[in-house]
Amino acid sequence: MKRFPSKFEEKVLEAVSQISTGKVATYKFLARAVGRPKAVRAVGNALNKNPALIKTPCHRIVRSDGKVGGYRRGIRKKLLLLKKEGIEVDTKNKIKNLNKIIYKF
DNA sequence: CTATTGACGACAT
DNA sequence: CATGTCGCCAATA
Repeated sequence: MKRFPSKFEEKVLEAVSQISTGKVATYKFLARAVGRPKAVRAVGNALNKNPALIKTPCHRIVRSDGKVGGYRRGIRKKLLLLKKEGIEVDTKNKIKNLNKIIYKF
């Protein structure tokens, strides 16, 4: 049976759903957006659970250092989705022009 | 209640 | 740039 999302998870997913196409957000920003600035790892866990892929653009969440980060369905898939949205990534999985496409909550 | 687990971050080497 | 360490946190076992 499906587990009911915790309050924390809901907030995270809710915030993620706000990110517009072509933009990205960092785990850190996200954590701050939900009022738990230091719960960056917990945020990652929340996304890892089982976010509705379509409903929640969790592939738009990247690391603060610019690296793409992880993805439940495989980093490859994440890169593909980002590419589809016109987000460029270099050979070291670094987001190009991160500061320009970063989504501010 | 305690221990473990990570889609992380900052900093050091 | 690549690795490793330590800190932080919510969910789980």
